[in-house]
Amino acid sequence: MGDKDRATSDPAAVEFAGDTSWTFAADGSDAAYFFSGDGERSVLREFGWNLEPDQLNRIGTDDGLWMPVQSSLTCSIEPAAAASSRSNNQSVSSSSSEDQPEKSTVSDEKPPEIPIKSKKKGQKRIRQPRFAFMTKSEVDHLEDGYRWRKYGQKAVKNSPFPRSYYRCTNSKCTVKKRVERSSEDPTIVITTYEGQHCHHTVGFPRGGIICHEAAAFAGQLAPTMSQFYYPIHLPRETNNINTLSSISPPCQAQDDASGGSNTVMPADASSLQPPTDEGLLGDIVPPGMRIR
DNA sequence: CGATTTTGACCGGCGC
DNA sequence: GCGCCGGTCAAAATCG
Repeated sequence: MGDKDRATSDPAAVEFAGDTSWTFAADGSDAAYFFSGDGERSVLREFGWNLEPDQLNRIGTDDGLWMPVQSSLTCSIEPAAAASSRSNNQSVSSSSSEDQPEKSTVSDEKPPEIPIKSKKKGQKRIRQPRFAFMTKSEVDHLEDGYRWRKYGQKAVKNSPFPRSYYRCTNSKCTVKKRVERSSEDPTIVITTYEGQHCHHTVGFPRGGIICHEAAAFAGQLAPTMSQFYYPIHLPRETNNINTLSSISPPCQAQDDASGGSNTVMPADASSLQPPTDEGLLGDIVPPGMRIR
């Protein structure tokens, strides 16, 4: 029952360990970023994420305190086009069936404004851009300012830890996220966001700053990513962490060797445009999000 | 009592 | 074509 998740809601102490290295990996393994040390900030700035070193190493807690952490956080991003063009590679998230058919006839009363939802037979669904963060944390669920409802949990192959599926409780919002623990390093929580929120965060006063940073990140990183991210290819069974640890240094727009062209984001490019209004912000939350 | 979680079943994509 | 696996649904259970 809710006990398990509720347990994670405790404002438990958030412990981060490790260095300050950051990893950007395309969710799905088509591309990834990997940077650390001095370079990280410049790269982050490149993505419109102007965090000072101080900020990079802080994380909020429920008690309202900002506690310094030795963060070892990883972000992954998968532009929509890349996501939709990928067929069988995976990293942070997996699956060949990332296509979430969200059966057209069911539950979500959302009109098919969004291509994803209106997938029809024989029509390849275009997936929303996804952003994945690896966070070294003891708790699974990271508070990001939005309310989420769990709609599924699955055992992950080759991993003792299950993967949980959440969707935003806002009926008009189609954003989903997956939360799982790394099988190799149980202290690492992998959170993958998919889609963009179409509403404000719900009560998250103290996290405002971080939220906006996240917003900037969400809005600007994605499109920028198209020019920078580089692909890595992994066997289907490849473990997420392996994926992230095996990525190479950043390079300029490189096409997906599997035939896709990650750098081109046709139909979905629009969805990656930076929000023009704060209300649309907060697509994702950067590493620094609060632990619920 | 409404909201949320749990959990088994189902569906669809992909590899063999 | 078949089996595997990820993702989602939906009824039941649980919580506040």
